[in-house]
Amino acid sequence: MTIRDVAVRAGVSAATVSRVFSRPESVTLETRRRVLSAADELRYAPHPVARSLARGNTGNLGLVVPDIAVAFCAVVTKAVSHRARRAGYALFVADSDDRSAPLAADDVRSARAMARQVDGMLLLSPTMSDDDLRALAETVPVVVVNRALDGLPGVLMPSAQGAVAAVEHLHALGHRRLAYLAGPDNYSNRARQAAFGDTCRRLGVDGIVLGSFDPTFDAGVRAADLVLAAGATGVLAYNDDIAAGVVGRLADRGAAVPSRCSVVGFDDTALASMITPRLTTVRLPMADAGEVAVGLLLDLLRGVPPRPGPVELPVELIVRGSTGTAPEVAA
Amino acid sequence: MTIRDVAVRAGVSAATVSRVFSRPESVTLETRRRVLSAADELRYAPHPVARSLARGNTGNLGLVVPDIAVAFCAVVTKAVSHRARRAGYALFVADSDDRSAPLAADDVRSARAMARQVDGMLLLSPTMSDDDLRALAETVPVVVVNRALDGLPGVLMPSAQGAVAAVEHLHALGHRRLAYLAGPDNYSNRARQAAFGDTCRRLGVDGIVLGSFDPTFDAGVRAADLVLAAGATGVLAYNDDIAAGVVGRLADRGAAVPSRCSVVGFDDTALASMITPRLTTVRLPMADAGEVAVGLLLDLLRGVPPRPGPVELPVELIVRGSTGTAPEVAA
DNA sequence: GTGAAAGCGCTAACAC
DNA sequence: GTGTTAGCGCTTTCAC
Repeated sequence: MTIRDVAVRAGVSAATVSRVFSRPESVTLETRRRVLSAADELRYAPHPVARSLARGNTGNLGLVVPDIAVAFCAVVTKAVSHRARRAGYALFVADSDDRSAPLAADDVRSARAMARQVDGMLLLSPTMSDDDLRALAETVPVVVVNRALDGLPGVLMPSAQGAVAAVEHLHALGHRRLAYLAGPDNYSNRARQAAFGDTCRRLGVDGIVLGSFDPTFDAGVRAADLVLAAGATGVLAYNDDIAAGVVGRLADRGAAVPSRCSVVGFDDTALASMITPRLTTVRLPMADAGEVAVGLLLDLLRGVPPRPGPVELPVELIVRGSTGTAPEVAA
Repeated sequence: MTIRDVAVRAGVSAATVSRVFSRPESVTLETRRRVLSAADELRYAPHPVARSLARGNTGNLGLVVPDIAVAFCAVVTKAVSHRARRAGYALFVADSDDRSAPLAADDVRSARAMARQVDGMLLLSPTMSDDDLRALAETVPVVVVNRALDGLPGVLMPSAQGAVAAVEHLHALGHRRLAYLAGPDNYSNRARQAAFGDTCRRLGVDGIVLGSFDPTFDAGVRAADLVLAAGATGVLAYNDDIAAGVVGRLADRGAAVPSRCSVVGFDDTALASMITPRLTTVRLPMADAGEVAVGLLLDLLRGVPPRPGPVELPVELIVRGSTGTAPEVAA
């Protein structure tokens, strides 16, 4: 079924059929009806690929995430998907698969390939180098999430503030020896780790850094023993998965949380409310970030001048059962 | 940068450039070199959209999932994404968003729109009606996951077997009154619920059905109280999230798991190993399912005659700490 | 308001 | 092996 079939059946030209599907108001009601019913009988719908070629835009958005199976990414993806759809865009998703480092080059290539099939791209904290990223941005409108790269519009969830709040919280509970469990070496981890160190220094508490660890539960299990060995009574983990692993392992070793050791996570993924005790954690507005990022991208596509800096979304420390007064104080 | 720019720069025709990028071996090494270096200098790469239109295929695959933020879906998505990429395909993902039922029609439409931009589609247990699904399959090669629809190739993880194993397990532990916590009314839930009922009858144990519940932790929390009220000592939940909610709530109420009540989940998502006690659950080979489904789709695209029935992947009961002997027996 | 014609960038016969 | 030609299905000036 092509546009021409519909045209002959409706007794009009192909151009008119095209208009009916693009700018219906530019066609008489009468002919519009004829065309529409012809299209209906023929079960015709415009071919998006042909349309893309002729129009020079695709109606698609692209999203690159480090690991779609990680809750954080999945939540952002969902939000992006919905916002995109509401705006009439379909979504390409590429899982860049952080872990298999050798594929990084492959990654850049696949991003580039995607670039030509979409009107704009969203990059979630990619492993890609700054230069590759900039090169990509020359090709196609780009918005970055969770990464600061000046010149590029982006949305940031200022982890540093969250880390500060977490350390202050633990300090207020009387903890004097804290451990930060570092995650993968990316933008977010650097921000969190730096803020952790600074705040410990400012408050005059011991702040040690352990890791880095994979951002997984199992890594947290391993980390727990190091925490105990290091004599820390308060822990800030790179993310909720690690924190949950710590909590689980401490419970297994009979080191009760929070009476013996307090644990704070990062992200506030669903997991944080699913374990016992429920996890005190820094809530990152992941869904908002996804939505806002799409909004920025849409603006970009509409030619709205991009705002100078990145959009910062507020983070918030959510206090739950995994943190309590330090053992020395309690005793 | 179009193919023509490269052609003039390399001093050849557009067709030759095209060949260099499509079937390089059909071009002299010498001209190939010239073309390639011209392309390089011009930073040319074939435009995928134009290529799609001319070739009649897109190099893209499409995936529709009910909720990408659900661990089960995310794992399948990841596997699909990787397998597709290895085969040189990019991936469209649509989150059909089960929960907002009013969007179902919208859903069909978006699936149809996607259909024309991909060479084939993977449908993960969609809410779509059988008829809509068949209509879609007329348009584009389709493989279904977790849904039996004869005529359509698909991959199934026979939940029923898992439910049988779970009930037998609980029965062997001495439980005589079991509850099944029903999930959303879909193919998987029907299979599990039916097998639960049948097996209870066969073994002569009481089998009651509670629900249906949303497939979430919070729903499980609510379900726990109903379980206790119903006097069941063994629970089989529609999925791990519900099961985890039950475990959490029972712990809060002082009804220890498994000494007071045993709980079995479904899926073996990461969560199952993250809670205390770790969850006995029916492992579904989600990643395999994704890979196999893509394999089937690729076969379909290559014209390999589809096998008659769906591919069945083995499920397995994983026994962990959340199940133990029934209280009556223990006492 | 509608049609004719040119073209989006590439591929695929078919000649040479 | 390479060039010529004719599209893929749609949009979009430009006339009328």
